[in-house]
Amino acid sequence: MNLKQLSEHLNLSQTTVSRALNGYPEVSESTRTRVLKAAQDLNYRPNLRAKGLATGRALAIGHVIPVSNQHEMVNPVFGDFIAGAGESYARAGYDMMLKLVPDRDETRAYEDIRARGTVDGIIVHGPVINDERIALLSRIGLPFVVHGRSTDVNLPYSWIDVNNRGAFERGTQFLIELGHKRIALLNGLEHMDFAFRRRKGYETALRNHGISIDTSLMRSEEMTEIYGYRAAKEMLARSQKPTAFVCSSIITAIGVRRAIHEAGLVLARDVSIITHDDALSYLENGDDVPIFTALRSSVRYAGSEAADMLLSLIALPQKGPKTRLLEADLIIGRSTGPAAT
Amino acid sequence: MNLKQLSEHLNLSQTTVSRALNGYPEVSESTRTRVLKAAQDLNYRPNLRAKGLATGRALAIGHVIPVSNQHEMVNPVFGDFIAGAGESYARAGYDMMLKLVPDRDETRAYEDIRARGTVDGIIVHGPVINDERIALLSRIGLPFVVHGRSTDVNLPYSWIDVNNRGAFERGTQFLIELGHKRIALLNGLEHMDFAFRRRKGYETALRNHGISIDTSLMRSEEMTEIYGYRAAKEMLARSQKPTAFVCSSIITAIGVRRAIHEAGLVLARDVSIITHDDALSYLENGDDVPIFTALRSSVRYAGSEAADMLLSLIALPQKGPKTRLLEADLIIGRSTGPAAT
DNA sequence: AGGGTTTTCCAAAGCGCTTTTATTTTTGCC
DNA sequence: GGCAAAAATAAAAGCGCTTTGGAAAACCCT
Repeated sequence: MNLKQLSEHLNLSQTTVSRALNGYPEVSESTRTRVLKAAQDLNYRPNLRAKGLATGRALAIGHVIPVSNQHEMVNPVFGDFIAGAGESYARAGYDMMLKLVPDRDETRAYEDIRARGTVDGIIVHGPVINDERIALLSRIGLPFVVHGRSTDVNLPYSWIDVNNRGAFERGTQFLIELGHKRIALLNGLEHMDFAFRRRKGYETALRNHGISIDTSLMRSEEMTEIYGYRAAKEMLARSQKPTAFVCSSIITAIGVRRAIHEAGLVLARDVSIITHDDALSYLENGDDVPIFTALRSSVRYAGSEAADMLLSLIALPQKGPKTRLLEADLIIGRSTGPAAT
Repeated sequence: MNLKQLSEHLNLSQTTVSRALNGYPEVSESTRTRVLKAAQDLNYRPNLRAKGLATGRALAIGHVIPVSNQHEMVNPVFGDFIAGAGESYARAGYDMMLKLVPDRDETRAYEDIRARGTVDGIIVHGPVINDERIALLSRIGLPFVVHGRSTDVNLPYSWIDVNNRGAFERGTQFLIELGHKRIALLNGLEHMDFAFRRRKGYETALRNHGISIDTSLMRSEEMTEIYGYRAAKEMLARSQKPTAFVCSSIITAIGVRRAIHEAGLVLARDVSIITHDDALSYLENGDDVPIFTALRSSVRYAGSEAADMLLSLIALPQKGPKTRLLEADLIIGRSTGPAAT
């Protein structure tokens, strides 16, 4: 069932039917209801490809996931972000396109996306420091919203981000106020902008309290469980072991917890953990009492907001760029306590 | 830069240029190279919408994720599956569309997808027992591959699945052979087909060894950490506590481990855990020595294979339906030991 | 050289929709 | 009742590509 058939069935022109369907005013109410009813009854749905070709809009948003060759990891945060964004798209009648792009031919990939015309805008994931994609996208004129920010990029662009620096400063300070002095940081990969900012926050808190920065207590890796485990195991074997860990992800924190147990130590009493918590649906941080003291910020919410932002940007480009800084909540759980003396 | 402009630039007709670009034989080698070179130089890329409209193919695959209203969870497995599939699509020049569909209006959604014409086929996620989507999709004639199977559906259809039943039978038997008798099952939601099959496998093993099935040791919930923790905590508080747990997910297993620690018990010595392991990139099950004894099956590989299967099905529909049963590997880790006497 | 093939290229139609422009019908007013 | 204006509908062009049905050019025989 296509427009032509529908219009023949109704004894109307395609024009009139199209207008009736799309809510244009130059069609009488009586025919409009008649058309709507027929469309409903005959189960008519416009072909989006044709519609897109005619209107120049694709009614789809692209999500570009950089896939680095060294790090095959799929960011676990991704599923929840997409879920949030998906809700927004569904409401707006937009489709979501996913594109995994090996980071070596990113430039090509974005130009490709632009030329293929399958999306009206894109969400940029995983920005790094001085991310060149931002300049590229501005240049080729494809609307976009960055999930995160990019330090050292001075162009104006739209983004939504958590206050990573503030959160980690606050979390570290929380530990310091509990009397901790040797505080380890198990960060994500620090060429990633979020991780870079988290380190800055951590360092700021230490500096503010006159604690010297000890690089032997700092790690930067992909945020897996095994990473947390190994790093903590190694650090806890030292004579001058850290009394607290700041983790970039609950998954890493779980690894740290494993190492703590294995070393015969007790969480919160002997060693504290504070972690960032993306509020992932399958990794709920406890129930009433959180397992981990955490800096919580729902990545699902961020996804939904990012999508809404992009959609409004596409509708009214002149209103951009837009930015939005979300604050993480510090929630006290059972993984922190006063520093062991 | 579109076809028309390119052809004018080359002083050729659109026909010839199109044919040269798409590898049709009725064009001389010399003009072909000339066209290819110009396309390259001028950075020409065909508009996919137009191409799709003309050919009737969308060059895109849809992934439909059912979003139940009660369970807001995003399956953590999803990211890795998508990553695997994405690789296959990238190779074939296909795009990937994601669609989150609330399960109440699924029928509508699939018809919609069909009519909108934005995809050439779909991957069905999260099949339940007697999944009605299979009949629906067969009826509307949209090529599809199910990730998993659906018990009680008798139509022929294409699927790729892990031998869940076999895996859980084997895992349970492994525990029995270690002397365990009170073996708990922390399963996923059992209206989901995979979970149903896992229970069958578990029950078969018990039955084969004359162990009676104790429903008080069986749970069926969404596979979160907190679920594993709560269930294990409750069961370990009994006088007749289980000596081993069979878990449907590493995440749940982590929750069980937490409960074991908290109860002052020692993993593998006092209580054993065996778990299914989807080989998620961010939840690696240890390194040389696996943390958990597990039934491992890479969901990423499944994603890639599912995508390839669907693509070949689209190319040659008469070759279908295809099916593929993957076997899970039993890997021995540090979470199992002989039953405490 | 001339007729038949084969090769190479092209004009035009068509994919299903929107939108511009044109035409017909209805309405409002004196 | 008649005319202009407004409302309703229609015809046709266009979005960027593929593909059908020819036509022109090149090639191959005898």
